Amino acid sequence: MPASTQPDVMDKLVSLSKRRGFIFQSSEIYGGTGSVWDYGPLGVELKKNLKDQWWKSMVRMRDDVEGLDAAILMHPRTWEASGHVAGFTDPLVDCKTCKGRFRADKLEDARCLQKPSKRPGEAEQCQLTEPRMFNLMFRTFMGPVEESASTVYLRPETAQGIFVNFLNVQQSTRQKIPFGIAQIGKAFRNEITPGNFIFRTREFEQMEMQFFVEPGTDMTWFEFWKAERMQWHQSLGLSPDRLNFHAHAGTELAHYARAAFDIEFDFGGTLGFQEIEGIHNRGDFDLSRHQEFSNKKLEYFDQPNNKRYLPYVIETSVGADRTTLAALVNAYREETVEGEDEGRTVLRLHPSLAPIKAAVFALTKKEGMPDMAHRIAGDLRQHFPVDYDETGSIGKRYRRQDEVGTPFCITVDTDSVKDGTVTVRDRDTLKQDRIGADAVRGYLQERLPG
RNA sequence: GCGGGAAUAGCUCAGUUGGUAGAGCACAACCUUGCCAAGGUUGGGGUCGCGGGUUCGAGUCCCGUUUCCCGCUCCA
Repeated sequence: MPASTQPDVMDKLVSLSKRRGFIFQSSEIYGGTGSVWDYGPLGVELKKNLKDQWWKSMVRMRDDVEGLDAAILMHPRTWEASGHVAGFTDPLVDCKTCKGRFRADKLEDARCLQKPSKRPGEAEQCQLTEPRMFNLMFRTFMGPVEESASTVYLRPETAQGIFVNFLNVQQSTRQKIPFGIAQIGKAFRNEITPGNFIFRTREFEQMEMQFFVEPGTDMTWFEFWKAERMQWHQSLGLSPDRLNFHAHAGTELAHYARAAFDIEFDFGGTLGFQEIEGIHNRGDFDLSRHQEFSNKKLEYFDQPNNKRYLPYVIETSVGADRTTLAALVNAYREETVEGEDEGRTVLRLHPSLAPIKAAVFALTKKEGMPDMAHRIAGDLRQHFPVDYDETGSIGKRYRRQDEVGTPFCITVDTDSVKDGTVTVRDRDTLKQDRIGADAVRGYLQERLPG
């Protein structure tokens, strides 16, 4: 998929994110920590809104999906069963001649030998370093003694917490197949090359749902979830022409996967289309491996038909950070307002994602306007995040809110104090409504989904 | 890890042959205005990424180091 021709807004988002408090570099005062980011006051609201929307549509609104919050630290055998201990460890060698890096176990077909020399005329010869092991899992020790017997890993994916709890959840909820288990949580990978702001980080958050089905019905469910997940992204305002399915061909398939599709989002600039969610048909790989490594039966008992089987799993796995970034990129606009000299920067975030739902302004600090505005803000704050501002010109305050994606601004003026009406201004249409102060809450609740 | 580039105010950046740090925007206070970034006055902010070295003197030159960006590699 070619990179899009849209201007790269990533740099502007990095700077806006810091200036307005969406995202900060981790441990910045110490020079920053590689590829780790902190969510500031507005960022934590945005990401939380995104996770809440996912949880609501995936767990609360479905009777066939149950929630779970498994621990980050798991029994080390988990990762032997999952294939991560073997598959996540690569012996790597570097070539001092061509500056390439290769997996030592695949040297026979190392592309290094086929590359033209950087200095024409010289004989091509690779000078390889000794192999070094590179494990993508973070390792630490359980308990005070740092010995290999106590090695544990920070989970490189959240899915295994669901698989090992499959029967616990099924039996405690009396769910019947097909049903799913969903969870949101942190995962950690020692990526060789992180980067692109919060797109690829070493600590990240996943929103995963594993759907357990009877073998033979798996491809039908696979198609169902593919469509469902694409629709979800669009329901949060991601533009359909920036979304795309990418099918994994045979050689691209992960060790566990029978079929795999990515949902990609067009981040623009040099990034272009990149994965924000994966939908995988994992078959019975995980459950059979855990059954083998744990010596515990993980079969599902189908009572009406009196048969036992290992279910197949359809996995949907969304990157919470990547999707937050997608929402920001998707929302970012620089616009010219009719009749104004200065343009505005506006985040056209879906109202359900906006960190601040409404801002309340006192037109001036005189004649009781701040008091009235404070009262309105105080009432609205009981229901959703609200900002109050009384400094600078009214236009400037609108711009401040536009920049962080606030859908509505409410202004109290001299007439408000007399007749109890206020102006409500819409971020997207710039349309203004004059309504009673008492009606503001209802007005906003009608227009703010979720 | 390798190669190349970069790091100065919250943001974007200037800073001459080495001579005690600047602009615009942003921010705070006040005046003025009063529904889309207006104007004025004043102010707060930087041990110039960090650590050494050369020098009478280093943002500037040298060495090391950290972080970021672009390639290579990897990306379950």
